[in-house]
Amino acid sequence: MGRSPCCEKAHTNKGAWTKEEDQRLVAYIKAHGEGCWRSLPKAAGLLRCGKSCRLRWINYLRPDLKRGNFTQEEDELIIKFHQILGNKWSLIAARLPGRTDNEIKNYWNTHIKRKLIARGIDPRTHQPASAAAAVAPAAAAAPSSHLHHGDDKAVVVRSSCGSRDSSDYDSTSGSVPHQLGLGGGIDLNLSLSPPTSQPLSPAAAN
DNA sequence: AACGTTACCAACCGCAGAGCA
DNA sequence: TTGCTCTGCGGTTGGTAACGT
Repeated sequence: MGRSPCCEKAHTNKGAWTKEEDQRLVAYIKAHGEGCWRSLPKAAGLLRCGKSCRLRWINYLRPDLKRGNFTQEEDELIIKFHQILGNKWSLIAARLPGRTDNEIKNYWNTHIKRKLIARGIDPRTHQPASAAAAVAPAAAAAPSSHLHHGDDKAVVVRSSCGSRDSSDYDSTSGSVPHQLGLGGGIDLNLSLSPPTSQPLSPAAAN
């Protein structure tokens, strides 16, 4: 649509961040706080676009990040939240302190999906695979066209979320997927409240 | 030891929505 | 009200480490 690029690509670095860039970014944000990503790179003396800076900070440099293996409990929480929220990684991340949406998304795609499939559960619908196939034959029949080079080689499933619109799976129902017997004694507290609300006890998260 | 395959993570891209003039 | 800018989100890709043959 003729949208102008988010940054002057000719003058920005791409790819992996260097230590020095990290240091500059952290130092700048410590001094000035987050925000105004557009102008941050210039102000911080970075040859990066604002988006890249934001992503680096959020996914890697933020001091409150947990960084480490997901616990069994986190696993189960992610599954439950995904069951309710779908691919709303930011919402899921907001309920898992110290985890980022990107991290959760990656973890979902590389671990949890596989795990669910192994259990005979369709990771999109969270229904038993056979039932899911009946519910979404199109998705099931979709050619595994976009199998990514590494992930999910034999797993298919990438299909459904072609676009942003369809990513809220179950969009046909017009609402958040199912009432699931969530039980498990976990108060999911899924009302859309600011992420500052205590999602789960920190003790449990550790 | 060399090569091919798989798994994983970091980063990029494009779009949508919010905010503002 | 409209159009523009900026931010945030979700999907996708590239690079590489780990593993298997």
